[in-house]
Amino acid sequence: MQIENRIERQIESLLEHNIIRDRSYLDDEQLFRNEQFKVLKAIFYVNVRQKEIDGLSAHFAPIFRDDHPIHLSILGKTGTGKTVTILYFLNLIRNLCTKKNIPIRYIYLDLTTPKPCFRALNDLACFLDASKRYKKGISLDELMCRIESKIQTLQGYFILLIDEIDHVRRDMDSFLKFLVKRLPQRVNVRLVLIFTSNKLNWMEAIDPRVKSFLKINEMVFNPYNALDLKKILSLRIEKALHPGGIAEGVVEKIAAISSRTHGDARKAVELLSKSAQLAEKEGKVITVEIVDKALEEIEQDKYVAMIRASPKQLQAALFAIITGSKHSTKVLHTGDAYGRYRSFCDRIALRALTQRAFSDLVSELDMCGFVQARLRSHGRYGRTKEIAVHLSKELIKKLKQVVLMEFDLNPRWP
DNA sequence: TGTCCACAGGAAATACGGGGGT
DNA sequence: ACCCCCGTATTTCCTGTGGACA
Repeated sequence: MQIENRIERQIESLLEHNIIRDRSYLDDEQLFRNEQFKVLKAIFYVNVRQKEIDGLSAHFAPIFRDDHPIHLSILGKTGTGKTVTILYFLNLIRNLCTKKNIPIRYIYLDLTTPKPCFRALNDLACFLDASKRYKKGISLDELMCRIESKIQTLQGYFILLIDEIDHVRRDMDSFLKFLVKRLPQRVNVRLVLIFTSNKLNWMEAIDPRVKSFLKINEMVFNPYNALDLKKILSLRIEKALHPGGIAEGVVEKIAAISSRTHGDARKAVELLSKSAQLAEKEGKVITVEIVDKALEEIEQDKYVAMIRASPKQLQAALFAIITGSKHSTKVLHTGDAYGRYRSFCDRIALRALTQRAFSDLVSELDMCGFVQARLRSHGRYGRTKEIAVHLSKELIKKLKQVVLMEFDLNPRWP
């Protein structure tokens, strides 16, 4: 009875302090492309990315003069809106062309997750309706021929947007060779390739013979500044939150933090989202203090996510180190750490690696920022790494739980 | 000054596993 | 179905090293 009352009251208070109106506007993944375009339109309307849009217009203007634009390479860090801007723009162009009766078709080839040449071409073929999805059994050449003959049936302009081109593993050269050299020679459509990458120098790695063939225009998307981010965030807030759910100066703060550290719009929205969640849980409006807390929590989540995604061995190594350095409050030497690691491995029936391999694990943990390992000599008493953990108490606790869960253990171990 | 500790970390060998070719 | 090849993970082997101590 009491419990029921309490739950009821809690739900009421949550509803009363409801801050989020539509969560999907805080999470890009959940937004339909149509909605995304609407949001974007609003963003471009307030002159964010104006320069880039102008650049794109200039690049594609030849289409309307019955001319052939050269290829385009778009560079810029993650979260600078490369993909979304260009997609929006292509959509516009297509509508415009339809109005003017210019045949045009564009395809978005998403390589966000790395794949080999075969997969990438297979994806392309699928979009073109030229072939089924194969895992193997069909030669690259066959695949290329099918794509060619399909494209052969098209008229006018064919725009191929390849997102994150540098994610083509292994045989990027044959992939590019096909697109840049072979394809244009064998089809009638005017092919325009658009590459996206966050590596400024991705072109340096490609075969010079292909490269010399590749007439390309480069375009750089710079990270957003605080002003742009503020505009972007304001639009999201308008859609996603109830009015009055956010305190004075919070938008400015999020924009300032984000522009200073990365200029990534996605991360800025993420910070906003986390703040809103926290505020709702505490039944308050979003304040600058809550933003700070959200920032910290996002930071912690990164560590947790990273260790979750890591191999078991690394998890075990981390566990051995964080439990080891805790009660002695001091640094841990490699030998001791390795001993702890071994006994932990025994306990969880994991095959323990050699000390040599363990040492590499420690280096990896160091690089990821879980621990600090510095080489120190104790003279006669040997040379060893001193491993220290500089993570907050809560985070250590969280990480321990995560690792133990990964190993299916109950959270009790000395 | 030489010794020697307790490892670091490079190189090569080996094990493993999956995908492609036939 | 089978084999081969290649990339990656791990082991084995090895040489190198800063400085306290005698």
